[in-house]
Amino acid sequence: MEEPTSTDTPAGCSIQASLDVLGDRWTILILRDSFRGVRRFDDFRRDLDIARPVLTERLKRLVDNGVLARHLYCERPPRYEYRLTTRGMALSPTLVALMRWGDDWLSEGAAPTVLVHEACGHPLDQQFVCWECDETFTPYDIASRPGPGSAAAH
Amino acid sequence: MEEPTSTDTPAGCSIQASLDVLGDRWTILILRDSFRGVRRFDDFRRDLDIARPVLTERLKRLVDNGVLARHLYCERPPRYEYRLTTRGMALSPTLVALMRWGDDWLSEGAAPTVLVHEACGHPLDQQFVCWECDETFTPYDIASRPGPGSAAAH
DNA sequence: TAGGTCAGTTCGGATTCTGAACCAAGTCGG
DNA sequence: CCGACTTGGTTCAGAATCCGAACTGACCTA
Repeated sequence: MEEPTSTDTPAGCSIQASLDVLGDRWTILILRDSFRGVRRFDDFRRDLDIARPVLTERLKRLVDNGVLARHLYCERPPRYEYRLTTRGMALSPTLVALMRWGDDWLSEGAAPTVLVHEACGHPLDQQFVCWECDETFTPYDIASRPGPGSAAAH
Repeated sequence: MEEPTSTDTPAGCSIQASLDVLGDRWTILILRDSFRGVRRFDDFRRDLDIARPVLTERLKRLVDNGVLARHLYCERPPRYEYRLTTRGMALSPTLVALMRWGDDWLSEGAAPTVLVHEACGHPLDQQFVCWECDETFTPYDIASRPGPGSAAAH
């Protein structure tokens, strides 16, 4: 509790930065669809039942931020599809965590979708890992401390 | 509309359910603060620089959804503080994932905060784990399939 | 008594979302 | 060639939100 009250720990700045990109509910739902393989404007629109201008704006933002990339998939009438980039794929743990929380704490009954380890087909788990101790652990065993990029510059 | 058009995997229903609770950027920032130990109305307000009515509404929603709980911490002028419940604590992996993505892909330079394994002080990692194979793996090794709660009931 | 803290509520204006209509470029059937 | 259809948008007005500023109200402290 002895934290330096208002040292303005930028502890969440990375979260804030992430939210500047992901920000709102539609964006996250678009990404969910992306992970499910949806790539085209109209497929997003139909699946999400999202207003066109909003979809346009969100896709543009995701492309601008390098989360999705616009690929030409048809020459003659130029048509583009939106695919996850490496940066976008890196959001997988976030989406998985969100989905699992919904499964565990909000769903009435069983989970609608199960994620499995592709190699063996068994359900996967998501864990915190310490490579030093070589063990997994829970949220209760986490501590935080200012990193190299903190406001130590002061 | 006639939804059964596509495969109609409700894969994201859990994500959607989660978003119904977390929904917008303020809610997530409030939770970030909660994990950092912030509990009181005015502390949230000052730290986030959020409009009061919005904070009121968001806190109420989080309490209604059992993510935060309202605890009386002062009798005489009745004052409440907002604490994470077990359900709220369970959001830790989501917040951590979001923070790490920001660290890894958005931050210029080093991460402002490092999460460590409390027991040993070494940085932690977040991984997908298969307890059958007893190994950790990446997003590329994930597959999904309809779970017991899928639309099979229809 | 005056001033301060904490946790709100009320209110009007500024954003943002939304659906409906329109546009453009190309394809297909006849 | 004509008209209908598809895909991926844009424009626009009205509705729903969000927000900051000001106010309230219960209490404490000097």
